[in-house]
Amino acid sequence: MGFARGYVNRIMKQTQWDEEIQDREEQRRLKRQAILRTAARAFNEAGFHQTSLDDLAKRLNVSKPALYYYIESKDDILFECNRLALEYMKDALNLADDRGHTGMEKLRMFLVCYAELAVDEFGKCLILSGDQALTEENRKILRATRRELETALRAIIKQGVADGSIAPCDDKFAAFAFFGAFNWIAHWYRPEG
Amino acid sequence: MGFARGYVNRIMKQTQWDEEIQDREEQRRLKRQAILRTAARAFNEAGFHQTSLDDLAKRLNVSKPALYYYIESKDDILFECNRLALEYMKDALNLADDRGHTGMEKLRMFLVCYAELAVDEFGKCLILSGDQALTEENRKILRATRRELETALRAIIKQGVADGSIAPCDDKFAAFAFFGAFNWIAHWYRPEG
DNA sequence: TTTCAATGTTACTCATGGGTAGAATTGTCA
DNA sequence: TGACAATTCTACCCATGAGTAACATTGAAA
Repeated sequence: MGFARGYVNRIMKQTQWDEEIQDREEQRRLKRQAILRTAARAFNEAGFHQTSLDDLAKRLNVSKPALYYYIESKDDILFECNRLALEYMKDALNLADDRGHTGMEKLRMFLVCYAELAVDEFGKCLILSGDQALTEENRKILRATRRELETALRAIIKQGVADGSIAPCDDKFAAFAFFGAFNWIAHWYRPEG
Repeated sequence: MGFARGYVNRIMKQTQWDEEIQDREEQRRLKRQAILRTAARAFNEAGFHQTSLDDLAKRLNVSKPALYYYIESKDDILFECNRLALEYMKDALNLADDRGHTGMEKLRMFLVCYAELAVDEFGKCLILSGDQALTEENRKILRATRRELETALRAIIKQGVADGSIAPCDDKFAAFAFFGAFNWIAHWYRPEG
C-alpha cells in the first residue's frame, strides 16, 4: 500500500476498500461513502439521536472534525443515507418495470429487490429512522421521492389487475399493505437468521 | 367548579375531564394520564427527541417542574405510553380470544381492535417511536410484552389453520406480516381521512 | 528540499434541554 | 384562622454534543 504512513487514510482502513486507489476525487467519494455506511449502521444499531458524531468518528478511527471534511452536518448524513436508499429502490423499480412482463411478474420482481434493500444498512436506515430529525427542506425532497415510488408501485398493481395477473383490489391500500409488510422486515431481520 | 381559584388544576383544564372530581388520588391519576396523552400526541407529531419537556409543559399550560410531580423522567413518559398501548392490545387479544369462535373469527376480531389501537395516540406512540431511547431495563419489559402478544397471535393463526378457517401458512411469517401491515397504518393514517 | 493544497488533530465554544433547589401558593382540617 | 400537606412556580445547574478555530502532518509537484 502506497499510502500507509502517518495518520492518513484512517477512514479507509475501516472499510471494505483497502486496495490502492489513485484518483483523488474517487478517494474522497469513497471515504464519504464509508462514513455514510458506517453512520447508517450506527444509526440502525443505536438510533440517530443516541449516536454522537464522536461515536461515529471513533468507529472510523478518526477525529470528529475530520468527518466535517466530508459532510455538511449530522442531518446531512441522515439525509444522504435516506436519499441513497430511495435511489436504490427507484433503480429496483425501473429494473422491474420492464415491458413484456405481466403486472404480477413486475410486482414480484420489485418486491424481491425491495426485500433485499430493506435489510441493507441504508434501507434499514430509511425505514427505521423517521424523517422527523431532518430539515423541512430535506423532508420535502424525500417525501417527493417516496411519493414517486408509491405511484409507480400502484401503477404496476393497476396493470396487474388490468391484465388479470393480480386479483382485483384497491391499488392504494394494496401498495400501503406491501410497503408496510416489507418495511416490517427491517424491524425484525437480523443477519444471523 | 369548586377548584378554580389561583393556578390550580392548570393541567386538567387542558383535558376532556373538566368535571368535578373529589377524590385526590383519582385527580392525580387523571392528571398523570393527561400528561401522558398530551406527551404521546406531541411525540407523534414532532418526535420524541424533538419534543422538550418545556414544550410539553407549555402545551399543558404548566411549568416544567410541575410535570415532575407526576412523572419520573422523560424516559418514564415514553415507557408508560408504550406500556399502556401494549396493555390495551393485550386486552383486545383477550377479548378476541374467546372460545366458541374459529381461528379466523378471532383473528378478524383482534385485527379490527388492533387497527383502532394503531391510530390511538398511545398506539401510534408505541409503533412510531422506536425503543432505542429507553433504558435497557424498560426495553426488556416492553420486549417481553411484545413477545407475549406475538405468541398469542400465532396461536390464534395456528388454531385457524387447524380448524380450517385460515389457509395453511407459516404462523410466524403470517404474524409478522399482519403486524407489519397494520403497524403501517400508524404511519399514513391522518384523522382527516 | 521547499512549498502548497489536502487532510487530520487538539482544544475549544456554545446552545439546548433534562433535571433540581427552594420559595410560593393553595386546599383542608382542626 | 393557623398549620400542614399537596401542588406549582421561578431561577438555577450542568452534562451533552454539534459545530468551529487554529494548528499539525502529509503527498506531490516544482
